Formats: sequence, C-alpha cells, structure tokens
Amino acid sequence: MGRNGGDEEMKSTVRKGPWKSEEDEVLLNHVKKYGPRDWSSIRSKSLLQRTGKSCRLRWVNKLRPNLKNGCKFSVEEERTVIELQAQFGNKWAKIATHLSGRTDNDVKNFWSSRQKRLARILQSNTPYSKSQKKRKENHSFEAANKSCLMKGESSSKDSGTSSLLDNNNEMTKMVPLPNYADHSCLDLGPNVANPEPIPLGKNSSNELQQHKHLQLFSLPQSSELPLSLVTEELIIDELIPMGKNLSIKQQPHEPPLLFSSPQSSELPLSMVTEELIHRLDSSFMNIFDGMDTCEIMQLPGEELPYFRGKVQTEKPMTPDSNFDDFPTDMFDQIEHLPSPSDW
DNA sequence: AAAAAGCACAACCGCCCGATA
DNA sequence: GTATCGGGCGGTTGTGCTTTT
Repeated sequence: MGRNGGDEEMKSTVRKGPWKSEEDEVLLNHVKKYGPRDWSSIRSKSLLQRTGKSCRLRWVNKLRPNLKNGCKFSVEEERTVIELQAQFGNKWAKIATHLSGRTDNDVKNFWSSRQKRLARILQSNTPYSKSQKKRKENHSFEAANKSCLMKGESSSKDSGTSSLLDNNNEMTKMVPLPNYADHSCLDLGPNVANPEPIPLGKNSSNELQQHKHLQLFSLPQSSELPLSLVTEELIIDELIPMGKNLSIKQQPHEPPLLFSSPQSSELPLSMVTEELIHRLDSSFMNIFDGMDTCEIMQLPGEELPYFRGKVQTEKPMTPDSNFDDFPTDMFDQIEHLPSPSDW
C-alpha cells in the first residue's frame, strides 16, 4: 500500500537533507517539461537521487511560483490562520488555500511555533522574558495598578466611587480587552508592513484607576481546556500579569454569556476588537463563569471597551473576601507598587 | 564576548486516504 | 481486489540566526 510511502524508494541510495541549487534546477526543468506530476519518475530516470515525495515537497514548499518565501506572516494572514483554524481545525492545506503564496507547511510551522511559544509562556513562572516584559511595559503597569486594587488597596486617587459591589450586592467582574493597537502585544514581529490604524485607548489614567474593579480571573491548563490563539493571547496579555489561580468550570446553563452587539453607536470599538469579540470562543467566555449577564461597556476616560458581567453573590462581599480562596503566593510575580502613603 | 535560550524555518518520517491502473 | 502513487497530516529533528543572560 501507499502506507510504505517512499519506502519502496529506499532500495538504492537516496539523498536527503538540504537541497542544492543544481537539484532545484533539475527539478524545475522536470516540472517545466512534464508539469508538477510523475515525481517518482524523476528518480527512476536517474535525474535526482531524491524520493518522489521529497521532490514533490520541495516543489510545493519552495520552488512553486508565487511563494512568499522568507516573508513573515502579515497581520492579515495571522488573523486568517487563526480564524480558519478555528473553523476547519488543523486542515493546513485547506487553510493554506486561503493564503496566497503560503503552503500548508508554512501554516503548520506558523501555528506550531506559536503554540510552543504560548505553551512556554503559560507554563513559565515568569510569564515574560525581559524583552517580552519590555514590549509589554504598559500592560504591566496597568496590571500592577489592577493588582493593587485586587488587594483591596484603594488608591489615594480613588474617590471611593468604585466598589466591588454595586447597589444590588452584585460583584462586578470587568475584563479589559488588550490594547491591540499596540501591535507588539500580538508579537507580530518587525516585518509588519502597514499596520492598520486603530484608535488607541489610554493605557493607564487616573480615571481608569478609579474605575478599575476587582478582577477575578483563572488561567486554565491548556491541556484541559483548548483555547483559541486569540483567547490565549488575551489571557497571556491581560490575565497572567495579574496573578491568579482559579479553575474554570463549564457553565451549566445555555448559552452562558451573551455579548451585547458592538454595533451600538456608543461603543466605538476598534476593528480588531470587534473581530476579537466575534472570535472569542466559549472557553474564554467561561472565564466569566457565574455571571448572569455580560455586556461590553466603556469606562469614562477609557477608549478600550470592557466586558462587564454581573455575578450573583450568595454572601455579603467584602473586598478581602474575594481573595480568601487564593493561594497566598499568587501575587508573588507581581511587582510591588509603592503604597498609597508613599505617593 | 561567549554561552545559552529562543525562534523560525526546512525537511523528513510514518501513517493514512483516495484515485487510478 | 490489489498495488502504486500523489497528497495530506501530525510529529519531529536539524540548522542557523537572533536575543538574552
């Protein structure tokens, strides 16, 4: 059967490893003459010491016309891959047909290297390397401010108008969307030409601090909860720096969360954010476990939209009670900020 | 400056599947 | 029905470059 693939070609010496330009030339000549077929005949005619399969791969991945060799994936291509992967799964060839000049191997390598990177970050105690930290300085600063609020340390600038509980004794979870206008947070690399202009939100502001509420997040084990890349990026960018250690449970009732339409005129969401919202998969939505409703809202003085969910609380909440179940060392990875008295 | 780590990429392998002779 | 082939896929390895330590 074809299962033994190129094994039948192991009878005599077979050359492996990197292709020489002479070999490429021979292969190209063969394709010019006979078209991209009859790969095994290349070897049977003693033109090359390569297996038919190897010839086909070389042609498909490197020699085919109009390939984008040595060119990093653009923002658009990344989006397409993420979107199509969510749609089709690991059908790399199918996905590659939607990306002109890209091969299934390109897509697969792109995907797997991103997965590895994400896995490394997720498994690491220190979420970012120094360079990554540098790239995310603004995020870290914002996260540190959040952590301050998480600990119940009210800022001196905090007028007290923001509370963990609203009038109905409901806890508010607010999940800030990453500032995708900062392309570095998507790690798109230096080769991104013509990034889309996206309205920028302020990374941090006094007003923002006033309205940052307690955040409770969980970081699922990637093995037990497959997340889309977009979701993982979201978690990595926004959740890890805050320090957390919860578990995620499936919402028992259907459909757990409803996002308000971002078309609403009072919500000037960026294009990327809108796309993001559409792509958020159910596993990410589970982060909002326990929320009865969820909506996208905009904070005063903040252009970035927030997810906002209402949580029914069974017992009276105090700021500290939100942390009772957290391990004591969960904030270790967060840089300490000067206490308000030092300001 | 050198070693280590991170990363992207090319190429291969084994297995599977469908088409075809 | 069977063998062969082309194609697809997941996994892996090797290599070279870049960045970090």
